[in-house]
Amino acid sequence: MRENIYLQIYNEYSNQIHSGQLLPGTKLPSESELAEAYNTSRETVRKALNLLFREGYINKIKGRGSFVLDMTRMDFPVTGLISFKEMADTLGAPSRTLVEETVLEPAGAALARQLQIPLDTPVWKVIRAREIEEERIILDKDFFRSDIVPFLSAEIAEGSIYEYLEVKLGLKISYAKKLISVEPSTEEDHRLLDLKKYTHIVVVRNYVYLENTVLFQYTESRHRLDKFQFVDFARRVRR
Amino acid sequence: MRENIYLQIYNEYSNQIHSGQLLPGTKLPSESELAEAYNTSRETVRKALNLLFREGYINKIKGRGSFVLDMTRMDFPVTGLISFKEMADTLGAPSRTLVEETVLEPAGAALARQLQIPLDTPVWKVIRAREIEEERIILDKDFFRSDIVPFLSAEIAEGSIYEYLEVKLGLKISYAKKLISVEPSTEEDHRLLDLKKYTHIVVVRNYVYLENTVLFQYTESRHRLDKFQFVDFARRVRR
DNA sequence: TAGTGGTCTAGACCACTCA
DNA sequence: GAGTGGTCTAGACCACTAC
Repeated sequence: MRENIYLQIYNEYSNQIHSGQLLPGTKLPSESELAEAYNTSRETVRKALNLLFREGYINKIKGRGSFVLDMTRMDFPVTGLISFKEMADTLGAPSRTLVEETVLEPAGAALARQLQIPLDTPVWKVIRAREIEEERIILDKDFFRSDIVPFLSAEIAEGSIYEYLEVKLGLKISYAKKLISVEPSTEEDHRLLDLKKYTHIVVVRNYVYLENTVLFQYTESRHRLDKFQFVDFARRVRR
Repeated sequence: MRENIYLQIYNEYSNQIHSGQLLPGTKLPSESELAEAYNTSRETVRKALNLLFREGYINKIKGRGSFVLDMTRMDFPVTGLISFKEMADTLGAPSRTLVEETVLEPAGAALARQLQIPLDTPVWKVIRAREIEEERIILDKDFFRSDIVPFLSAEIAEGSIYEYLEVKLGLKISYAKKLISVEPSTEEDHRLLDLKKYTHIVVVRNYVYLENTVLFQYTESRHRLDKFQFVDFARRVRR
């Protein structure tokens, strides 16, 4: 059960940076020194450092060295949607997930198009409202192809669906595409959320693909305007 | 003036995929075959393929090979904000950039905090409204540290500021962080944009850092709700 | 000039997929 | 068992930074 060397180096440094043991501006040992210290080759060290670089932990400057970046200024997560759990944790506020619906039903026209499947193909539908501080502010509508996810339940939906898919079902998720826009709120939004006066809602459409490039999940995450936040971190790409 | 081998391979394949010469599902030659074809080593080929993989051009599956992904389903750009120019191009609609202001002025309290500089430090401010189909729908407010960007003008602001910074001034941009949220629209928004009835506006805050980790630019891009769109593409990370 | 990261090589062994 | 991508090695030369 030996871990890859480069992942080991990556994990050690990311943890140290994350925990504050390595302060921003600190210069890391040179690649040659690290190779010697970890008793490995320089290319393997570079693999680890490039991961740290891409994820925003360090900066690499030719001729100078690698330096720890200030991630506290970045307020985590470095990239992606502020998840429901993180938002609740940050606020230190009481939070709940309310499973409204978990049913297997034939896909309608709109959904069939989103999931790129024939009309009326059976699809698992999971609808959950997210509540923070007694207010329902996010509506998550998940749809799964039933030929790939044969079974779901309210119990699974209350926990982590992803752990179920990856660990229990062994599905290999390869990539996902998010599409963010703002749209007029629907009657359903008003029924299931505490929308207050807001006439519009932030819609995050998420398309999840397996390793074999099959689109198996479509998720619509609908956020009340005032509680929405998204963070994106990008390294400059040369070309 | 020899281009890196791995970038050459990357460019050839990304162009072929982009232009449709290589159809989705096509299997690329194996890494060993590519190494021989390009008269290089396998590790160099892998560098090119991993770039293609990270950018969503191909899928790599252990034991099977590398396959072209369907990027048309992703509607470009694969990631990031739909830029003003792309939006205009997609719509095939007439568009304009209206430079409202280009001045050097001392930073107020809010801006000094955003740029992490002392109060009243001189800062270049550029305000531009973006018009598509006769409607002003985006307000871009750019702020640059004047010790790093000593001069700006309305002429530069009308063209590409980034080309000016990178080519003319030789600034090395390292990374940027975006923060997206929705906020009540201000009096300035209403004055400079055609906001219609909308009471809220999508705010994209962009923090741009140089290679030496100095934050030198802060941009606020304010989008009318109904015209905003953001796309995010993410590979699944193992850990 | 010494030290750094960026590119590249020519091998090697492994884990996985598929016929 | 043949072929594939994933990891790793022990070198090499180069471009850039700093002193």
